[in-house]
Parts: sequence; structure tokens; C-alpha cells
Amino acid sequence: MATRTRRTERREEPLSRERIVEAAIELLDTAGEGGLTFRALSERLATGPGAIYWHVANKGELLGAATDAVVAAALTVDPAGAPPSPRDGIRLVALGLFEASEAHPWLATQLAAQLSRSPARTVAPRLFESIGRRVSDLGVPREDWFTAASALMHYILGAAGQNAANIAATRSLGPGEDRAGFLDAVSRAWEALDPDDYPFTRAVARQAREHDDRAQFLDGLGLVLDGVTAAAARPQA
Amino acid sequence: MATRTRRTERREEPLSRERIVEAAIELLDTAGEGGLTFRALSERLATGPGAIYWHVANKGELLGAATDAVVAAALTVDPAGAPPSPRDGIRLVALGLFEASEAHPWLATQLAAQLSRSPARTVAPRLFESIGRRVSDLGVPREDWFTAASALMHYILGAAGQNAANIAATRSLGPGEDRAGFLDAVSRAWEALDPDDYPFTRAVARQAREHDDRAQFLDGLGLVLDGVTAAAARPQA
DNA sequence: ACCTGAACACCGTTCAAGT
DNA sequence: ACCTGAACACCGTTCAAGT
Repeated sequence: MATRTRRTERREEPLSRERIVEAAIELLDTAGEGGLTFRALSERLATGPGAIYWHVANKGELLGAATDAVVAAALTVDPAGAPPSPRDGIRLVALGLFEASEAHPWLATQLAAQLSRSPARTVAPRLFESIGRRVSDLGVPREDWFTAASALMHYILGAAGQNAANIAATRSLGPGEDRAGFLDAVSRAWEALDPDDYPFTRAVARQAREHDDRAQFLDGLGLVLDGVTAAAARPQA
Repeated sequence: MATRTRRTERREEPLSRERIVEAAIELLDTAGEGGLTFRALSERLATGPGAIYWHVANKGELLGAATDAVVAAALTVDPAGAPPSPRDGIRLVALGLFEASEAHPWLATQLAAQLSRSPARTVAPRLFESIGRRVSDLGVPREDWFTAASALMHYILGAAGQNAANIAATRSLGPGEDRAGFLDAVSRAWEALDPDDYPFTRAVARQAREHDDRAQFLDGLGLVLDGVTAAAARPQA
């Protein structure tokens, strides 16, 4: 986000956990999950591999810190303007996460792992809190809070994860390939499926080609929100 | 599923892609994603690492084959009895996948990656077809098919992925730890959160402790299905 | 056709030694 | 307190050589 010009070296300021995490995120974004290496990282930071271990316990902790940093940034887009309705608030948080995991295709997988760590003081549970608070504002009965918030989280993480996998697959086709080309290829493959075995997938191939990722994510979120609020309106289970 | 007694060796019958995939699944299940190693695998099959490469191109292909085999098994539980309603059918398929990813915690992550491969002749798209066909049976208008089926897939994969992460986290606490102990720890951690910052998560801590994974998965699926069918009943967007 | 096993390049992590 | 860089054990993958 900040303006930077360096490429590989950046001497002067000493190593710090912050700089390491920042470099790790860049590496993850440009080279993928397999590209984050203590050697590549130390080269980028102009030091040796061992130096990093003074600031960070191991690779797992580094991935956790990178995930936290990115999610924290994604959750801080909001504040200005009038507070949105609960529904719009959820939409905003969800879209923020979706876009973050578009820019950082490794995010969704890491987040899923992160959410289940018991020491809940990382950023991941803040996401759950952020969704959940608006679920309660939506008028969902208290005994359904956990289920409703969980369902929304699952949808969001599932969609973000799928989108990230698509992006990774697009990239793996070669540097020249773009999203439209990838969708076109998928759509064509679907149209070539056996009509007896895959009638639905074939029927939907055209929609797959023409759909807009973000819009479709929000449409799907709308369906889940409809289900959640329908349950809120109903008297009792 | 079949009865077996061997531990590490099983000479006699020659190496085959099938036996390799079977051993890979066992390794994945017992030792986790990091436990699948060409060396561990070849030891288990009483051969050298190189032998495996005659039957399988590389590790990615091996993971893909393992995923396919497990999903195929999960999708074949159904046939007997009267054909269920579309809604029950989706529930059945979803629960099959949820349970499969409970037995194979590595499944959800792999499946997400698998679904975006363009050569769509693997088992993964069959899952999409299986869900989608019942979505159309549900009376969802044609132009919403893709969105509705995608939303269901995202929820299912997100929930399965989260569940798998929880299982992995439980195991990592030590071999003696069980699900109840893990939930208890998470719940306790949530209750210890700051009341100002985490009112919702705290309020929901007790439900988190007492919930049943499978039941909550189906409840959440019910919410999404409600949203999907509500859209079906509505006239036009 | 199928398997062996040494070898290559690379990985995460450690640690004595430096400043 | 912080960093260096060689070293260890391990990984995926290749390939000449065997049967």
C-alpha cells in the first residue's frame, strides 16, 4: 500500500519482526505458498536464514503473523460515513475479506487453520466477532446465533478459498493467461462433458463463463443472509 | 473399509497405481498432510522411492488421485431405497462429504484446489453436478442455478474445511486429547475474552462448547437451503 | 515393462561463533 | 542483543543400471 521502490536489498534499518512479516507477505503474493522460503526471505532482507529465527519462532508462526496482518488490514477499511445496516455491514466485511483473498490467494487456507487455534487472541476471531455482532443485530434469536454466524463464516471462507484456488489455477497456466481466458477454458471443458452424466454442469457452462466473481460472491452471500433472516422471522424451531 | 491386518509390508502382488493411492490415503489419514512422503510411502510399500514414479507422475497427481478416490467413495453411499426429495438429496450428499472430510482431514483443502482444474474429468465436478441437479429440481429459476449451486458448494466446502482444521488442531494438542476437550478449551478461551471487544463471541461460547458438529453442519445447510428456496419462490430479481 | 537406489538441488531448523 | 553462515536431517525428483 505504501510507496516503495526497492527490489531486493534494503539495508540500513535493522531486521524486525514487522519487516520480516512484510517481506513474507510479498513473497507469498508473488511466488505463492511454495515460494515462502527462509532462504528466499533472507536474501530479500539481505541477511542469513538464521537471523530470521531470532525474531520468529518458526515458519508456522510466520504464516500466522502474515495472515493476521492481512486480515487486520482488510477489516479496517470501514470506519468513515454513517454506520451501515447489519446486512450491509456483513456485506462489507465479507467483501473486504473476499478482496483480500483475491490479492493474497494464500489467505483463505491460512485463515481456516487460524480460526481453530485455541489461543484466540489473534485477528481471526475478530472476524467471527465482526460477523456475529451484526447477526445478533439482525434479530436472529439468541439460540441460533452460533449456527447463523458459523454458516456465514463457512460460506465466506469457502467462496474465498474457491476463488483463491481459481486464481492460482489461472496463474499456473502461464503468465500471459488472465481470468477471462481461464473462465473460457473451464466453460469450454464443461460444455464438452457427457450430456447424460453432466446435464446441469453443461447447462450452467455459459453462466460460468460470463459471471463476475465479486457480484456472484455477493449474490451467494445474499442467499445465505436470506436464510438467516428467514429463520429470524420464524417463531420457534 | 475392507478388513486388513498388515502393518508395513505387503510383498507378493506387484506395485500398482491403485495400491499406491490406497497407501497414500492411509498415510495422509494417520500422519497428516506433511506425513505423505515418497520415502514413507515406499517404505510402506516395501520398495524404493523411484518405483512410485513409474506409476505416478508426481506428488500433485498422487494427491489428486487420493482426493478423487475418497470423494468417489463418499458419493456412492446413496443408491438404495426410494429417491429422496431434492432437499434431502442435497443433505445426503453434503453429509457424505462432511463425514468423509472428518475421516480424511486433508480432503477439503485438496478438493477446493481440485475443483478449479480445467480438465474437468476428475470426480470433483461430479460433486458439483450432484448438488446442481437437485438445485434445479428444487424449482430454482434457471438464471439462478449457477449462483445457488455455487453457494451450496461454498458453504459445504467451507464448513468441511473448518471442521477438518478443528480436527487437526485437536490432534496437535496430543494423542490423548479428544474433541470434547478441545471444544472445552476453545470455549474457555472465548469466555476469557475482553467483554468490550468480544461480546458476541463470549455470548456464544457456551453454544460452541455444547454443539454437535454434524447437527450444526446440517442446521447451517438448512439456512442456506432456505435462502435458495426463498429465491425460488420469489417472482423475479 | 518394471524396479532399485544413489545422487541432486532444495528445504526448515539449529547452533557455535562473532559483533 | 542481534546477526552470520556452516551444518544436519529431510524432502521431491531424476536416472543410470539392473531384472
